Amino acid sequence: MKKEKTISESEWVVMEYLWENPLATITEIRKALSANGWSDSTIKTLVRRLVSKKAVAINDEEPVFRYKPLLSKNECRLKETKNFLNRVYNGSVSMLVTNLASESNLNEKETAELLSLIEKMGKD
Amino acid sequence: MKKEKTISESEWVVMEYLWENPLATITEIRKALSANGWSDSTIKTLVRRLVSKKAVAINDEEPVFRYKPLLSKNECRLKETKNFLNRVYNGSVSMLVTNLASESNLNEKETAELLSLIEKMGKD
DNA sequence: ATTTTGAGTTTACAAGTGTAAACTTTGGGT
DNA sequence: ACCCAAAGTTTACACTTGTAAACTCAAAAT
Repeated sequence: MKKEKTISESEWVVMEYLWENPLATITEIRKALSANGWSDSTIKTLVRRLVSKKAVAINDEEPVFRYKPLLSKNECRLKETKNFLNRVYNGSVSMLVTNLASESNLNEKETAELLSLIEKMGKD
Repeated sequence: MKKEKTISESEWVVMEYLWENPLATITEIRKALSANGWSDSTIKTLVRRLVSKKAVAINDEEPVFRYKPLLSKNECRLKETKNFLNRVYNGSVSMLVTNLASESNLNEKETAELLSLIEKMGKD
């Protein structure tokens, strides 16, 4: 029953930046993210919330604070992916991929190959 | 700039039921979903919200109301999938699948095949 | 020294969600 | 004809999210 704080959509954008630039200062974060149309305050709030969610740590080795992700992009992606798969595809990778494939233009043979590979993944 | 109401996680569970049982009555919905530990009221609220989001329609051909999904499972899945892909994988199907593959036990050859297929999907 | 400025903190506020009680109406049972 | 349970409606309330202003300090600029 762990409460597992989740990273919201906007917060995710901040994380993306921090994954690319660990130990960034706020000024840096602000510069980079204000392009998203966010105000100064908004960015500060997002960072603060990430810190309180323990997704980001503060490195206060003077004189400026630097922010560092505590969760790797990969682990976050996997977690999101699992949630998503369970929620939308009943946990079934093959259903997901089938759906993606049908949206594109694979022919039957290719789709079949794809599915057989997916099956090998053993993840359903 | 359409507001595009989204279907929340709990609401999704109701939709799943309605996709399987279109034109269900509330009693039916209640019976089926109370297993999730939801109270009567909760289920009614979820259905009501889905109606106001125009995801579900009411069929009031007496004597009981029947609820019918207005959005297909497939279109909802695709929409969710797109959101998810953009949010977490920058819209890249191949990154998603690579990630899934690395979590399972495909060997290099298989992974390569998988990727070439994914590339053919051109959705990356 | 005095002012400006940016970093960090506190407070705000509406919309959406999870969860549900309370109230109202009405068809079916007795 | 009268009551009850279930359907439908209103109200509630805390938490999260998106978005941001306001306030406090200390450092930098003049």
